[in-house]
Amino acid sequence: MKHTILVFGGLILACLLLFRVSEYALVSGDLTVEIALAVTALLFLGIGLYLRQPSPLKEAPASTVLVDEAQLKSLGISAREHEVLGHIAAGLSNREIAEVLFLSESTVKTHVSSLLSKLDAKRRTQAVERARVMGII
Amino acid sequence: MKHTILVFGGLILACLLLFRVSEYALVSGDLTVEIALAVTALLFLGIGLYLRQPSPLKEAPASTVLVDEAQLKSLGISAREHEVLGHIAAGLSNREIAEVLFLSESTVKTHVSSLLSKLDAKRRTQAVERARVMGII
DNA sequence: ATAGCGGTCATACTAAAGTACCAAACCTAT
DNA sequence: ATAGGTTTGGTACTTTAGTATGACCGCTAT
Repeated sequence: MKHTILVFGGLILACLLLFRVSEYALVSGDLTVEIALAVTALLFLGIGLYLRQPSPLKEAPASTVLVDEAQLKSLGISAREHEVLGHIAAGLSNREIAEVLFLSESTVKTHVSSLLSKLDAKRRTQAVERARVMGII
Repeated sequence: MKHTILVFGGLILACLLLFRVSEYALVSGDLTVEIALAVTALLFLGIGLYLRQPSPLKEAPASTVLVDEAQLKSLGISAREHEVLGHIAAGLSNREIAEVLFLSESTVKTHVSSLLSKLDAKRRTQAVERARVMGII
């Protein structure tokens, strides 16, 4: 949010400056059009570069959260299963997950098996990879 | 590589076009300096935006590769082990890794065991998580 | 209220992963 | 050429993961 405001504020300022300078250049006549164009080109090239920079930091998390909910529903993954999936990705064993979630290892195995079939994976490592690709981690 | 060439080629072309147009505009006199400046601004703004777009695809791997090498050496992880690590992260079983790399399952197990101790992990899932945090994937 | 779903747990089994220990072939640098 | 690390492979074993099946409880929508 703050970044967007900064960027557009900067753009507006840059435009104003640009036309002021061009006016001055024409009146005084000590600046050729080529130089003005070159400066403009460099200026806006820099602005474009700066604009792009943080955009991945903004789009990535947003898309992740969105894909999260949508994908989970479309795959029929329950909240509990998603919780287990997170612990699998963290590298915990079934027994450790059971201890963390106050469950029996049997229950964890049930959830894991269910997850594997829903994610169309044969191993927990594959499930983690698929989930990561889908953005549900 | 190809992308870099395209980008710089495009930049050079844009510069040439820019000066040609400015020449023509001055000679014919039917274009105001402001319009030329505006066009230039837009053009290079677009170029800047385009330039930045694939840069995360180029910088991110670059930084990853840097951390890669450093971390791998400090942990004593060999090239072959790193290769196996990648396949583990992709969700392959030991047997599948063996088939892909034309090895016996025994050898893969040896590499995996070595990886686990070097990454201070108890399970392959944990090894993947640690490797991911360290940026060696 | 009853059928269905999510969550829990158990048993019994097979498959995969991981450990320990050993050993040979191959580079590479001294 | 010889020491050391890497890569490869084996056997034998324990542990963990995963499957299959059945069962019970609680909630909820029809």
